[in-house]
This record gives sequence, structure tokens and C-alpha cells, in this order.
Amino acid sequence: MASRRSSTTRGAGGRPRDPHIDEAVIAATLEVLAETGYPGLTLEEVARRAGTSRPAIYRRWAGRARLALAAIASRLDVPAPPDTGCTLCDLAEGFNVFLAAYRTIRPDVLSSLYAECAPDPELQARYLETVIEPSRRAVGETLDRAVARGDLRPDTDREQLLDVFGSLVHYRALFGRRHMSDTEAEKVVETLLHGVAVDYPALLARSEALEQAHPEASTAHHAHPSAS
Amino acid sequence: MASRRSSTTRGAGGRPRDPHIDEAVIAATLEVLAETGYPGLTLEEVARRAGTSRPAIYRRWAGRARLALAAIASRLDVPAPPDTGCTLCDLAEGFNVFLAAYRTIRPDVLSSLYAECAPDPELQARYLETVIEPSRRAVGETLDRAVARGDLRPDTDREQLLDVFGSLVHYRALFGRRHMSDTEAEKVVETLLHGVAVDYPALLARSEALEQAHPEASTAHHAHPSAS
Amino acid sequence: MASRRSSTTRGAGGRPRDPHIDEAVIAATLEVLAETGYPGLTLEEVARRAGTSRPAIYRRWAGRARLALAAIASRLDVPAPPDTGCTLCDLAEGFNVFLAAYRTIRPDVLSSLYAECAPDPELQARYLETVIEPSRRAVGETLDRAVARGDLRPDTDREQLLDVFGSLVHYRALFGRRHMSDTEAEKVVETLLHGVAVDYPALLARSEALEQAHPEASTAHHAHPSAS
Amino acid sequence: MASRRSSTTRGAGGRPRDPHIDEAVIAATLEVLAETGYPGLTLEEVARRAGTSRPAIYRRWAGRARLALAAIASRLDVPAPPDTGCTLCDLAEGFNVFLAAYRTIRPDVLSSLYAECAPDPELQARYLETVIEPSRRAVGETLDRAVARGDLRPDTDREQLLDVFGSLVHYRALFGRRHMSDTEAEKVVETLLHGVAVDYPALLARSEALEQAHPEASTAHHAHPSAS
DNA sequence: TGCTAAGCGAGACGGTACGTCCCGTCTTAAT
DNA sequence: ATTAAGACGGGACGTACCGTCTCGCTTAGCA
Repeated sequence: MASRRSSTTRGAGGRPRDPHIDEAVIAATLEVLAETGYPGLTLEEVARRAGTSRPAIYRRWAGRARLALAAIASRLDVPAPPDTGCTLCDLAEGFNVFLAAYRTIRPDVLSSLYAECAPDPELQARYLETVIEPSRRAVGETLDRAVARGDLRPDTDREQLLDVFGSLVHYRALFGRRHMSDTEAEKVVETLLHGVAVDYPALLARSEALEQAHPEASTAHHAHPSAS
Repeated sequence: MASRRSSTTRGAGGRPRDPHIDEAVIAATLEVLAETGYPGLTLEEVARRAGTSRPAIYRRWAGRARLALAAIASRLDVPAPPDTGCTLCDLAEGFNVFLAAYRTIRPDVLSSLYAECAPDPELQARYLETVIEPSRRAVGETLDRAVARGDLRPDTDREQLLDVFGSLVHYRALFGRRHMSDTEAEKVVETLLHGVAVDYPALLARSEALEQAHPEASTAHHAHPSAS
Repeated sequence: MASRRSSTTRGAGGRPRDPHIDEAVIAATLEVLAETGYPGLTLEEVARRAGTSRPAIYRRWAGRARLALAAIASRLDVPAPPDTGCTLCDLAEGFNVFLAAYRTIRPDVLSSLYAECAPDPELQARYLETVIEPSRRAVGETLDRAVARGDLRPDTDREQLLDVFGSLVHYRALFGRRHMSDTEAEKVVETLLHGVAVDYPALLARSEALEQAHPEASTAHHAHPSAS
Repeated sequence: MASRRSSTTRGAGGRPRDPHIDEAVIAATLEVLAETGYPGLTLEEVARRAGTSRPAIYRRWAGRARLALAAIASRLDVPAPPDTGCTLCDLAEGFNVFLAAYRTIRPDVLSSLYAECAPDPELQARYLETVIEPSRRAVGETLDRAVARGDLRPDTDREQLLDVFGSLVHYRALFGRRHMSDTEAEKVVETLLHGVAVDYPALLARSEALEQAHPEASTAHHAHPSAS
């Protein structure tokens, strides 16, 4: 993640930055994040460990969140899209792609960090681009290939599926309920590919019949009457 | 949410607590949360608005997170499980059940709050019980009914499906990518019920064939289910 | 010099101050003043040496100047008015009374401190009361006694004389031109008592004659014409 | 006040200095001094107002104090020695000579500035030469003329008297106790010329008698002059 | 009914970290 | 060669808030 100056101005006049400080600060940041998590990430402490001062950090990153993002970005590498020809395997592997970030960085750090990024649109975008988009792009390619190969239906909602991948991994990493194992990944993939309905067309027909009987019920925020 | 003393000590001798303070603090907390989000939730500010002092708050709730949880709990009401007999509609409605919390409380507040709760198991449990479990229970009932009705396959993984519900809603509310509309909810439900594969058995067969040919090439630690 | 709280409120509720901190801060202040002078008096450094924090100092004294004044006041003791019956000796000794402050505290410290106090009337008053007034009062008594004794003329301008004492000591201590020795003190006293005119009445008469000739010259800010 | 380079180096090769900056900086300095006093004299602010940069100032003056001295010197003009033939009037006017500096420049500025100059001998000398010496020289001439004229005793201590003038003006300007009016100046002059003793020889005699009776009782280190 | 002690309310404390101002210096580009 | 100007690294500032301690008062339960 680029520092403030080099991303806004081309290397104009003025004393150049000491690159050792950049490195030391990023390293100190990762260290503190690993030890004490995001709430313990104090610019004071980072400066102390990096052997520099708070203003030097502010000159590079406009606040705690951006510093953390920069540090994290420096450790996450762009994932390769799974591509074995086996759609089932590739999709299961897709979960691992999303999981990579949570294995590299403590999930609670990502969670806290995102919480701090959320209110600021620009920050939020930066977070997504750093932590989530690379995985989406990789697995997105995998999906495209599967569709092209004729394994998935052509009208498959790409983004929706990616959301399911991303959200599930995030959710489980976060709420720590169960960590996403390969076995579970495959079970989810099975569900997504196969569906859970015994007889989907019948369910669809029933739904449409109901809808015609009570057309007003199709509006948003509706509540279905308890009677059938 | 009960205050600390009334849940630990029986009302022994001494000056009784002023119940107006409890109310005023909860109200002030919700006010501040609504205005400035969780990072802006300062005990100082809450005390100021509630017309009381910080120690009075500490005496009731052991910290910011517990206070916020108490305040939030006082506003969330237990959702009723959707039950119209139409599985498709019920499940789509299930998303609204999960969404309710995010509509009542700012999503970024929930996110930040959880981030603060995560490190402490007891706090995390309290968060889950307050914010997530009620929805899971409600939609869980709906799922059970659908299985009992024969609409869903008997081996449907209940928790997995609830995770998809919960995580998707959380993810979208949080990352604000697209807000979860009823239409989208129905599309997701369709995917879950119907699956996205063109020919699932063929995919499964291919996967197994590949695995037997190159057992080492498959991802580590996974085992394909043998049943269709 | 009293700390802020104890001088404004009577010991109301709240946690009482740690008196060790008061002492440690005053001691550290004097230490720093002695080592590095007033410009080197950093609250940061004082806090460091006193083993406390900056806010703890601010809670006691509203800024660097007040802290320095308090520290200085704690070291200056009220001088006794010289009283030997020998007017000449007493007055010469009066210079030592004024000098005491400059011997206890580095003159440059006093000078810098006053420079910082000057713009704020309240601070200025506090400085005067702390550093200068005690000497004025003491030597004032000596003067009064000399007048009562009939040694000085009854219409002697008490404040004017004290100003000469105070200003000369201040001036010499400050500008370090010559340090005020006892010998010099006596020479000044001689001047003040005896005057430097060869024939004062004659000078006075001449002045009055001139004034009558050019009455407009007596106005303030006048410039005497070069012609006699 | 000459800038650094032109006084040390002869105009060697290289880019010539922009003389507008010199002027602009001096003007900005006086402006800031007038508005916010010496503590508010920030090189940052001066550079801002002068439309230049801090290094440009440092290149010309080695620090805040020298800059301020240069700016002040550019505004103070050399006073003419009072010379009307009327010793009383001339001496009273002498106070105005000393006062001129304090009327041109805010007294608190002079005080603060001197405080900053004091520790550095070279700087101190420069301050004295700029602010004080011109007045001393002027009034010194006046004194010499009065002695020559036979109005003052030949053994009058020239420097001592000048100190009284300078210190009193400084003291009153600074401590703002009473501003030095012409009337007061005349009263002081009267004191200096005439003395305040009722019978000086008697006082002197008494002092010497006491000293012979109790030589140890006299203050340490002083020696009474033997001459009258 | 009066006494005692438990517990409450509020204020203030000691301290951490914040974000900013300014200093004095270094570096590049221009003259 | 030296200037002008921008930016750097860093010291210190004054403040917000945290979590805790202390006080005086209120109240319930016991004598």
C-alpha cells in the first residue's frame, strides 16, 4: 500500500522520506497487531517500536486504519485462481482462497479494522480492495471457467455466489463458531451445486400459485399470512 | 439486560440503586450509538447525557461493550419464525428475520461491537445470543418445518444453511455492497434450493475420477463424500 | 504557592491529590530550571523527572509560568528588614535584600519567567508578589524607620526609592554588566542620600528661570531647543 | 542589521539573494511582534506572512533572536543627547531618551527578547548595543557636559548614574507599575541631584562610628569608603 | 425510634494516547 | 555556487478519555 505522498504527488522537491522508517513502521505495526490485536494498535507504541515519532507516521498514513491496511496489504499476496478442470474441487478450493487472508492476519484484527473502516466510504473501499477483492477476482475467474465449461448454468449469478463464499468465510472466521474446513467447504459446494430441495419445480409452482391468490403479498417487506 | 448487582447479589442492605439512572443511561447509549457509532460511544459522553457519572455506569455494566449490548438488547425483539407453508416464501422471509437486527441497529455499530466482543469468550457468547441466535432459532424452526414437510432433503445441513443466511445478511449489511432486497433474497433461496450445476451427478463423477487418477493432486485434508 | 484546586475550592468531594506528586514536580522543576534555565523548562521533562504525567501537572498549575512561580516561591523566603540603626548600613543592606531572590534563582530564569508573565495581568501580579514585593516590603520598613528617625527627609518618595533599589538590582543581575557588590551598593546609597549636584538650589533656580521663559517646554514629550 | 552572508562572505559566485525577501521578512517580523509579542514570533508564521520559506530566513539570520534584533534595530533610531544648558531639564529629558526604545517596541517584547539573548554573550552584546547603548551614550554625553559645566560633582559615577536611568526606565516599562512620566522623571532627577538625607555628613559619621565599635557586626565583604 | 453500616451518587485523580504545531535540517531544482 | 522552497524527522504541546479512588449522603435493617 502506497504511502500518502507518493500516491498523490510525483516525487517533487523536498527532503525524501527515509525508507527505513517506512519499513520499521510497517514491521512494528504487524508486530503489535499480532501481539495485541487491532484495539491495541497504538500509534504511540508503533512509533516506539519503530524507533521513530508519531508525526513521522502521520506523514505517511492518515490514521490508524490506513496504517493497518498498509501493513496488512504488505503481507497479503494475490491469490491464484484454482483451475484443475474439476469444478467441484476448484470451488472447494475457492474457500481456501478466501480463507488465506484470515490465516495470514488474525481474524479479529480484520474484523476490528473493518469496523473502523466502515463509516468512511473511501476507507471501506480500500479495505475491500485490499482484503476481499483479490479473492473475489480469483474465484470469479474460476466460476467463469466453470460456466464456460458448461458445468454451471449460464444464468448463474456470479456476484451472488462470490458473496456466499466471502460471507461464509468471513462469518465463520469471525464468529469462530466452526473453522471452515475443507470437508465443510465441499459440503457447502455440494449444496450450492445441487441445491437442498427435494423437488424444486414443485416448490416453485406452489409459490407461484400462492402469489396469484394473494398478489399483494409479493411487495417488499411482506409478511405471509399464516393460513395456506 | 440485567444490571450487575441484581444478577449477582440479592438485594442486601444499603442504599438502593436509582432506577432512573439505568433508563437514562440506556437511552443515552442508544442516542450516542445512533449519532456517532460505536467508536464515538464514550462512557464520558453517555454519563454526560444521562446526567450522571461514569462510576454509576461502571457499577451497572462492566465496560463499554456490555453497556452497548444491554442497550441493543433492549431494542431488539425476538423474531417470529416465518410459517406460510410456502417454503420458498418462508426462506426468503428468513433473510428479513436476520436483517431485522441490522435495520434496528446501525450495521457498523454491530460490526464494531462484535469486534470488541470477540476476544472475550463470555462477551462473544453474549453478543451472539443477543444479536444472532434469535434469528437462527426462528429460521431454524422454519427449516425444520420445511424438512418435515418433505420440501427439503432430510440430510440438509441445518446449521450450514443458517450460516449462509446469517453470513450473507451480515456481509451485505456490513460491506454495503448491495443491500439485501426481497428480490435478491428470493434469488439466493432459489440457488440454495435448486443449485447452480447443470448436471451435478456428472460433476461429482468427474471429481471422483480425477481423485482416483491423481490422489495426491487433490487438495490436502479433504475427503469426497461417496454418496450422491 | 498553592495549587489550583486548594486555592479555589474547599476540599470538596473527589479523590484527593497525591502530595508526593506535588513535591516531586516542584523538585523536578527547580532541578530543570537550575540545569537548563527557563526556556529548557519543559512540562514533558518535568513530568519525566517527577515520575508522573503531564496532565497531573496541568491539574495543579495552569501552565509553565505558574509552575515555575510555584517552584520559585517554595524556595524564596521572606526577607527580614535591615534594622541596625545605621541608615547608611541599612540601606546598603537593602540591596542585599533585593539581591537575595537573584542569588537563590538564576537571574536569567527570573528574567525569562517575567517575560512570560508580563502579558497576563494576573500572572504578572503573581510574579511581582512572589519575587519582588517581599523585598519591597522589607526595605520599605527600613525606609520608614529612617524617616521616622529623622535621617531621611519626610517628603521622601518611598516608592520611588524602592523602585531605584529594585530596578538597579534587577538591571545588574540581568544585564550582568557588573554584579552588585556591597561596595557599589554603598556608593549608590551615598548618591541617593547625598545627591550628585554641586549646588542643587542653583540648578533648581536656573531650571525655573528657563521654564518661565519657555513655558510650553514643560509639556510631556517635549524636546528642548538647542539654544540656551 | 546586515544579513549573514553579506557580512561574512564577499559576494562570490552563485545565485544572488532576493532582496525583497529581506524586507518582507523584517516587515513580517515587526508585524508579528506587534500583534502577538515575542513568544508568538514563530519563524513559521513570519515565513508565511513574508511569502517565503523558513530556510530563507535561517540563511539570513541565525535564529529567532537575531531576526527580532534585526527587525527592532531597523526601527530604532539613534537618540540625540539632550543639551539645553539646564542640567535639571536635560537629565529629566534623559529618561525620555531611554524610554524611546520602549515606546517604539512593546516592552514585553524587549523583555522576552532579552531573556532569550542573555545566555549567549554575543547575542547579549548585540542586544545591549542595539537597544540600550545608544541611549547610554546620548545621556552619557549629557552627564559629561553637566560635569564639565560644574553642575555635577567631578567624582560623579557616570556609569552608576546611567544604570539608574536605564534600570528605572526598564523596570517601570516592564513591571508597568507606573509609567515613567515627565513629572516623575523630574522627581527622580531631583532625588539624584539633591539626595534624600537630611544631614548626610552626620549619617556618614554615625556609620563610621558604628563600624569602629563593632567591626564584625557590619555586613560581610563590604568596605566603607573613607572619603566623604 | 435511633444507630449503624452498606452501598450509592458524584467529583476528581493518575495516566495513556491523541492529533497538531513548530523547530531545525536536508534535498532538489532553478538561477 | 548558491539560492528558494518543499518536506522531513522529531520534541513538546494541551486535551479527551479511561479506569479507579475517595468522599459525603442515603437508606435499610437491627437494637
